[in-house]
Amino acid sequence: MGRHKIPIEHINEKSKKQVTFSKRRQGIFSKATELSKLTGADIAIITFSPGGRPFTFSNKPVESVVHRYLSQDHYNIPPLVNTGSISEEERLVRQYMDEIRVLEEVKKREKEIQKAKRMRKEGSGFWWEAEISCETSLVELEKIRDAMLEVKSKIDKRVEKMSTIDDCLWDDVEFIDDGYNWDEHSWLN
Amino acid sequence: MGRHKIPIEHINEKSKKQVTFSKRRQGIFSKATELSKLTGADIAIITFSPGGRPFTFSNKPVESVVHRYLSQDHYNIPPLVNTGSISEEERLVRQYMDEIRVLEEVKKREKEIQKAKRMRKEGSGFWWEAEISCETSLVELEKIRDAMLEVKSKIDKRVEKMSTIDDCLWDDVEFIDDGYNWDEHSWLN
DNA sequence: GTCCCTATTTATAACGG
DNA sequence: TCCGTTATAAATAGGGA
Repeated sequence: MGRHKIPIEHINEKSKKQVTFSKRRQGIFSKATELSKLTGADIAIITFSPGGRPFTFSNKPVESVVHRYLSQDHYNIPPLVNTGSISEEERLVRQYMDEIRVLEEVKKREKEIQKAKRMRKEGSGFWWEAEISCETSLVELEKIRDAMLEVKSKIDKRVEKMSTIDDCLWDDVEFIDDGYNWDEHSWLN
Repeated sequence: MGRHKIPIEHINEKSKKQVTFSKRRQGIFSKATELSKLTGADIAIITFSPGGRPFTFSNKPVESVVHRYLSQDHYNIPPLVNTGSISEEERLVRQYMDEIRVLEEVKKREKEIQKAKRMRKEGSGFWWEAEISCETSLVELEKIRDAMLEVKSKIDKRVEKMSTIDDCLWDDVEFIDDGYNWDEHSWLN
């Protein structure tokens, strides 16, 4: 949409990429706003710019929407498109699981906060302050790299295997998702 | 954008609202896909339709992006001055931690898949769990595979870069005091 | 509820300051 | 780098099948 049509592929020019990210992020957030206002749907968007800066958008507190989702995701409930509406039974199961899940998330969060506080008190700093420009890091990185390759090959095998199974041949089934909320959060601006 | 302009306010007619949600959801997901491809940005969208059905979209496992966001919140990472940009070091640390999380997510996801499959085999799962586990697994695995390759190249680059740094010879500096113990980790198994 | 069509409205790529 | 402007590409509201 512009003076010229551009191919949807990675932009290499850094500044152009930055501009595109800004404009399109704004566009998506705007669309999310409209969706929420028009249909009353909840929507949360979390995105990280090419520079690693976080931006979020939600019509409710981001975490509330995220938790609602996390509680269900573990059960692999299908965000399927053409299924129509869910049964009352299914809805209740989801809701129940959601409540349990929220409690777990809260507990986990508390632990992490405690830990961060402890680390700070002991003068060990936050984890991200740890120096990584050292030989050890290099070694660790190589280990991770290797582990990752191993994982990759496993996944490759798995994907390959699954692709050959008849009742799993839905390669062209689109990854369906629905929903949006918004509320904007921008730490760095 | 249509035959007539419509005001951005709540639609009361149920079926019309449903149609609008569907169309616009698709539009936003499409935009998100483009954003990711064009700029390489990570983006996760979680939304709930007016009927309460969840739909998500992400260029990586949703949990991975969500976690990246939540983790920053947890650790109280300072909103980084108003310079508009974060230090290169910090950015790298964050990115690196994110990559680690992706691996964690992969493991978790793998377990879920295993579980779903087991349940299906035993016929003890709910129909939607069994049904989706097959389809979702393939799509998700492909996504993970792609994310993996991306992460690998990033780490490769970093390893390469670090190899050239002279002042990094602190063998026993612990990489990250975050409870991760690489030596004892067995990926995906 | 689902597609498809297309008149219109929006989003936005390339510029200019 | 950050705002406007403008020509064009895309998204989509209302309909029809």
